[in-house]
Amino acid sequence: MSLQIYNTLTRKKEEFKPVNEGEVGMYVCGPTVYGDSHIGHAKSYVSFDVIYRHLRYLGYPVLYIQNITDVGHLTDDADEGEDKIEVEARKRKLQPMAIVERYTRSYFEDMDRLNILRPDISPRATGHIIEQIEIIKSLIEKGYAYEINGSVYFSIEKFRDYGKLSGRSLDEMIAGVRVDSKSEKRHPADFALWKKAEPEHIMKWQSPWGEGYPGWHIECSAMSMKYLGEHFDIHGGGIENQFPHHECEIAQSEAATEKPFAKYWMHNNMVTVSGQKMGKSLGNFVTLKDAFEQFHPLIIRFFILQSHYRSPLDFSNEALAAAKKGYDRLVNTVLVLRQRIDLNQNGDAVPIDPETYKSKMIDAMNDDFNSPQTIAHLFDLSREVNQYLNDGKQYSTSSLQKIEELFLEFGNTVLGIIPDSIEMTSTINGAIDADLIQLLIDVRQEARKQKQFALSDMIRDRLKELGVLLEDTREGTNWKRTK
RNA sequence: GGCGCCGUACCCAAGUGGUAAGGGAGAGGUCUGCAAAACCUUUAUGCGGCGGUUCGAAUCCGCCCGGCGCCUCCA
Repeated sequence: MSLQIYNTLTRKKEEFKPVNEGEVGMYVCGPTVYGDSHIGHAKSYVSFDVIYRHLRYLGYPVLYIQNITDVGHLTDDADEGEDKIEVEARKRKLQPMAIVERYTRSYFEDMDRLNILRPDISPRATGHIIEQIEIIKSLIEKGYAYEINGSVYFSIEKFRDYGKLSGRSLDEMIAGVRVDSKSEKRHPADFALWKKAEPEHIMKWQSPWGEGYPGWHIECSAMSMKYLGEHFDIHGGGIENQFPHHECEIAQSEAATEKPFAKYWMHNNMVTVSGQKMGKSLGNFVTLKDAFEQFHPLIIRFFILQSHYRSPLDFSNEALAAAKKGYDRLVNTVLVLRQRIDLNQNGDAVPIDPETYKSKMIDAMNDDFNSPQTIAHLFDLSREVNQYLNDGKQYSTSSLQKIEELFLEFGNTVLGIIPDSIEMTSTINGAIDADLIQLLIDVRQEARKQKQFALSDMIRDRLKELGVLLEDTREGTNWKRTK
């Protein structure tokens, strides 16, 4: 089966056909860096990371752009609020760029721990003011935008297709928009491309309309088109940005270029916390740094990928604890497999056909990136492998290696959940540790031979307290880290 | 109020026309000095409810009930 992608624009799955043979362009709305990232960010960026990884796995050269919003995202989308970063800067008595720097670093830290591949380019909005101004100028020239008192607004009535992404009509928009008599907009649903800066405003730039700053939507049009061209493959983001953010992006981009903007629009669903939406005002935020205290980042990643990216995901400690057990089971199989490979035994090939699994997993991923289905196949594989590893027979090392490669191909390369090495899931490191543990295992083995079980159990118990779990098998004692 | 999504076992969660994946939890068993891990068996004649289309529906259509999202900041 060829790759099928659910396109929000058409509301159905479509076969993926790249705009250009040479390269796939993918743009995903990045974070506004005014606070620590939360589990909602994790779901979004893990989802698109897997999409990026799978496209690369299929052999597409992908150029992945994810912006950093460091200006223009207002606290109120009626274009009347303050800039989120300035608000935070004032609160902390820091310069806005210090806030931006701090939370950009924090963001990448968290994303790295989640084993998310860095985008190829992480452009900042403030670094692309000129590009944004150019688009706005062209929109004014073409009659799609108008200037009033140093601000520029996009006139949605001029753009016939406004509403095509979110399925809204202009009439609905008028009904839905907050009535504000003070507004200088011609139509209540018009949106700001450029805002005049008041004297006390810190982040501002010179423009043909005086000192000001860009609106939120325009940065994504400017940066996506700068790096990917006017018509490119995939534009992604959270479903809550479908309207108004992405709708506005389409309007301003297509009006400016007179070409279709992104070909496939992809939206990931939201995270709820114990059944409720996670929101600033609700105060039920779970930051990633907090979540990582309780659960290893890869478990959180696994938990996210156990549901589909377009499904909502409910975050709770119980659900995470259940995911951890399943995750451990999967990783345990790989650990045991590796330990068996290290023994370098001879024997028949393991009677598992990697190609059957491989094609099932590719099909699952090709079906709109169905990671839960792919994980289910990994569990099937895991159970079958465990059967053979437990049957007392010896199998050829090369056939075991083929199985390990299969685990890595999908568990690591595509899904990014299974680590390359044991150390990756551990907080303790170092070869000396491993050698010392092996020494204790050997001593304990000797004690067991002599039936000194009190001593052998003590070694096992004390090691467990230190975060090292021993498991006796026919082939000897295996160990793994639990902290 | 407008637009849209969802409702699958005790919990989480795939499946969108061909007779219900997977994980967790529970029960029984095998292995083991014990434990842990692993494996085996078992847990939905049924997919919110009621109608309809069809040889056939969890999947398509209609109505009803329940939950959620967007329309205000959000990934």
